[in-house]
Amino acid sequence: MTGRRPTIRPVSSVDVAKLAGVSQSAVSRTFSPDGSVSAATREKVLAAAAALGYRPNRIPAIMLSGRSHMVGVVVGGLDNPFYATVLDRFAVALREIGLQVLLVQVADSVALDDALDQLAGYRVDAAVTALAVGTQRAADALSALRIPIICFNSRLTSPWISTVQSDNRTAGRDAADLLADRGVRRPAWMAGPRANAASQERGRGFAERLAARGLPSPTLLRGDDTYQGGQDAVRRLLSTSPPPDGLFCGNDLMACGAIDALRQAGGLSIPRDVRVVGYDDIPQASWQSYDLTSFDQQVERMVAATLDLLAGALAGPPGPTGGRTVRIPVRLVPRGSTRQGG
Amino acid sequence: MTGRRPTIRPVSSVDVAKLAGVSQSAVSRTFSPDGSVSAATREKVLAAAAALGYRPNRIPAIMLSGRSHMVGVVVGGLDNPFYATVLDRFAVALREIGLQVLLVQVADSVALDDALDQLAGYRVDAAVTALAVGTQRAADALSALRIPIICFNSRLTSPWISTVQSDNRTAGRDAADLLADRGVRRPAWMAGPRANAASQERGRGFAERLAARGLPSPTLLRGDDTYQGGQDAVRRLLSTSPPPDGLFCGNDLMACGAIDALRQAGGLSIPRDVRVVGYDDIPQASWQSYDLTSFDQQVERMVAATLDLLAGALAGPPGPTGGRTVRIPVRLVPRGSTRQGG
DNA sequence: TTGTACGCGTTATCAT
DNA sequence: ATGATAACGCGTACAA
Repeated sequence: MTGRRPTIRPVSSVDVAKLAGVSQSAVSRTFSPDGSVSAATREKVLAAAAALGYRPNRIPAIMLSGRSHMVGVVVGGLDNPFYATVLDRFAVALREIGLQVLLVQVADSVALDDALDQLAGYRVDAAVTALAVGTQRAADALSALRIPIICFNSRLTSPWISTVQSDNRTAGRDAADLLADRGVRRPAWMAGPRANAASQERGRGFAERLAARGLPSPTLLRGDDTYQGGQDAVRRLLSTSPPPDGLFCGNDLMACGAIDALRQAGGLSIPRDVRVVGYDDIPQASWQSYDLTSFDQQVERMVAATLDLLAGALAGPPGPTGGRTVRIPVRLVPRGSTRQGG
Repeated sequence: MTGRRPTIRPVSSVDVAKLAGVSQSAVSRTFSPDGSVSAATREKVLAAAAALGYRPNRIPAIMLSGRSHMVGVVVGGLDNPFYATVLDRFAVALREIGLQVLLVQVADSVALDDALDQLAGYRVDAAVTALAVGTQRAADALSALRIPIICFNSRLTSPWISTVQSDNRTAGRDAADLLADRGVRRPAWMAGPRANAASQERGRGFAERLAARGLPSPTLLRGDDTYQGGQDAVRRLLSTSPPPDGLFCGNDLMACGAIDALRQAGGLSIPRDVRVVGYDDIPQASWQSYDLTSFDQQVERMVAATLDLLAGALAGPPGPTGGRTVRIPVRLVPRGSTRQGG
């Protein structure tokens, strides 16, 4: 015999069949969307199932169909409210189309391989990643799963990987225009980590539009996408240089840290002395103490686009269907931190 | 024949065995932690597996062992950074002990039943819930899964449910002591939704200690656990009554909203005019604009306790092992919002 | 409409 | 140490 627990066993369709006096197939058909059973049989089966507390087991169906209806969702750093929101929306949207979320939190890239092995073992049909940091190594590891991968705001590429991203470059340009319109003369740019491709694009769009407007290249502040990093970067800058009069930050967390440091360490007023623009439009951006102008990435639309790609990849036969990129426009959300004549 | 995809098929152990010229059992043993194979055989198997890109499939093992090594994690509202952090820690901790996270986001209680049916179908070994709101209905639905459930900071009970919670009542008392020590005369309490049992406990502890210290009953403000709710509640209060000089909030989100409203709508200063205490110690509590005194629930310890309960329940034979409650002490984190002589 | 039989990919047992 | 085999619970083709 196999070494299974001889004690209790979950109720199976065989048990129900026995009690209902029908075949196991009849039970299966009763619980299948398009199974044809007579009303009488269905009645008996449902009664027996209820009596035993039977719950259809979806595991065997995975073996038969080769589809688990599970999607691996790989996240890193839910400390950022933006990613928490993204995960929230994904969980809802995926379940609505009958897909389960197998969550993988990846702190460091060492953990990634392990985590992906486990995903592979559970035969997830596809994977979605919202990794803030996208290295080639991560792309390779993900592609090795040989399942469709959708990257969220991260520029990994491979035949298996498609990408959905906000229009980072255009947003950077819009930020430059906004600050220029407000009369900014000494712009600064607070970048995220070098590996954050989205952040890089934002900075590039910002710099090129500033140049087009005849403004100097922005002072570079290096942050790490966290509140503390934003604060530290500003303090470092203030200790050696005069403050900028306009600051674009790679994300809202850093922007909030920057604002607090500008006020406290620099004794500066927002927006009178410094105009600040962030990115992500996290809930805290609208909190009155920050009242931060930001870019809404329109998560709902990004999630919808991701599901489209996912559905497309899962509809056809297995095989690499990646390489596509969908770019979603961002929406500028003007607030007090760039108010005219503050 | 069964109606499976006749096109491509994931590589199975049989394929590897064929290529390696060994039996399928040898392949299985090679990939099993305690399978005994000769070095020569292992070599051949690993080579063949690498050549074919074989990944062991864990699905059949679920059928044989009756254990999926998946845990359903039920969350509601990742908008609250506290719950985002909790989920983050769970994902890491569960994977460390070899358990997968099947994530279920439950917005309304209608969705709960559907979601739980799906969890049941995937035969999760156990479930963890961090539902902010715990109704008897939710408890019943969860218990119907007939698997061990651990409730996080929510007072659901049943033979299948055990609970891990922070010491809400004591924290409420400590908040009262702190405010009393600061000379507060007109205390107020901002509660969460009525269904939030944890919040109720905090308020009860607060009120009873205030009474013991000879202070009046706190003015009740009704919030909804969100920033906006906190703000609205304060605005409503200020429009009809003089402001309190000490405010304890059911969570930090409401406290941040309250602080902004006190400052902006009331023109009040924190802590000079009003001392404020929150709960959860979310990252935003330490942001300089709020500098909010709060209670750290020690998530790491709560998660550890949850995993202990989980491991205990999964170690023995299946059966109801619930009914236990673990209470974790909280840690007061004093900050500027209750500073002496602000 | 209903029942029988088979197979999904793996692990555990048994015999070699 | 290794190979053959049964079994897990379900969906489906086929026969009735």
